[in-house]
Amino acid sequence: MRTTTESPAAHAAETPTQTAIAQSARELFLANGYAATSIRDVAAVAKVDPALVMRHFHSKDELFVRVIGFDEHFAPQLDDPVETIGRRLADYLIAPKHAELRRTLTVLVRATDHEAVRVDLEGTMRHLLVDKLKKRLSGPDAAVRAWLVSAQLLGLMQSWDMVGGDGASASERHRVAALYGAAIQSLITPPAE
Amino acid sequence: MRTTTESPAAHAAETPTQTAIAQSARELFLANGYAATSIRDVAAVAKVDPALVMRHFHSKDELFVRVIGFDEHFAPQLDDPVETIGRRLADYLIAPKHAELRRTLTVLVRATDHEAVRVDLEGTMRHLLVDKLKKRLSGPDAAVRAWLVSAQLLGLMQSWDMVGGDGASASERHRVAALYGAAIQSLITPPAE
DNA sequence: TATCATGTGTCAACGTTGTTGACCTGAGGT
DNA sequence: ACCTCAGGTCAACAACGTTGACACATGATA
Repeated sequence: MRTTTESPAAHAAETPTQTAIAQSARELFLANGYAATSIRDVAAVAKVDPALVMRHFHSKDELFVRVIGFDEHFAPQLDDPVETIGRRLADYLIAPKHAELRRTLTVLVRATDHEAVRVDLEGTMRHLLVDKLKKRLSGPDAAVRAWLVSAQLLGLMQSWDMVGGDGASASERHRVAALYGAAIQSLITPPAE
Repeated sequence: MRTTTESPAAHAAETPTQTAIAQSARELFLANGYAATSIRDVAAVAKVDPALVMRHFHSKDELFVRVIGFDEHFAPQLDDPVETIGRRLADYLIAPKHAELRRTLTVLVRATDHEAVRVDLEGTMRHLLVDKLKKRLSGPDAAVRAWLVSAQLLGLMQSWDMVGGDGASASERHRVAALYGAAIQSLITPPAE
């Protein structure tokens, strides 16, 4: 999973062909998910031979992981007022303008049946969220608490459609953000023990 | 997904053949996950023709959903002291003795790329957890809060291995249960607003 | 200039997958 | 005796991820 660029699609493919494949792949994976997207589909959209997809990216897993990435979205939410990190994370993830990040995470989470995807998601969550969050936590069990925050976020993405999802009204979003934000915050600044 | 019996495997197949298929399928799905289990594998373990698996269960999705079920595990944890439901849910899910439920939920969550599985998991969570929990909640947004609790639980299962997982020590388990239990509880009895 | 290596692209095929339809039973009902 | 029908078998289908052999161009090396 890539973490340096921020453009949603291009993603550091070098030749135009690689770029075309990567764009088509990301498009189809985001729209239809991992299982419902075949390499032949990707090749067709990119107007390229299926075998060429394999030559550039080495397997479907690898293509997926290279193309479905998310970047430094979490970092700003981990900034200074530690007391509001939970709320800010929830707000960010729930905001309508971040639908693509939400979709990316959803697609990623749903593809975790494949080990390469699982490993990648784990690594990305670690160095984009957990490691950074850990440093901001005081009190005992900082590492575990940071991991549990990431569990909460993945759970929210996993269940997003069940809760009302992208069709929810602004006030519903607001309440979800407030509630889930508080639940996250309870791991970040645990009430007196 | 079945919800009436509690034996881990047999699962209300009527003929011995159906039982054998169901048992083999559950065994393999739990061990290897959805994608890595083929119908031919299941048929081989059950010593049966692959086409027969299709005749009895109608597709791989349906077989999976019928065989990877979990039952009334949550109900007792939703009992009376509302103030401790969060902790009890976390304790229950984390307990070593409930490794099979944990594995079931993990496998299920990881297979949600397939719509039939997603729909089934959603339905099961609703009528095993969300609907029952909702009734015990006072205050506003009971429905949303109940869904968010289920999101937290699924998130925990999704991330279980990242947190340390089944290899964690008793004291680590205890701390995870206390921390995540409190986070859940903050949705069940939200602190003064 | 001739040669060789390398990266890009093509094509046909492999083995496996989920799924289907035609067929064959054997038991029960009329 | 006949029909029905569920249980079970077999061979095949189309689609999938993946591979290997081949063709072509470019640029470096000799």
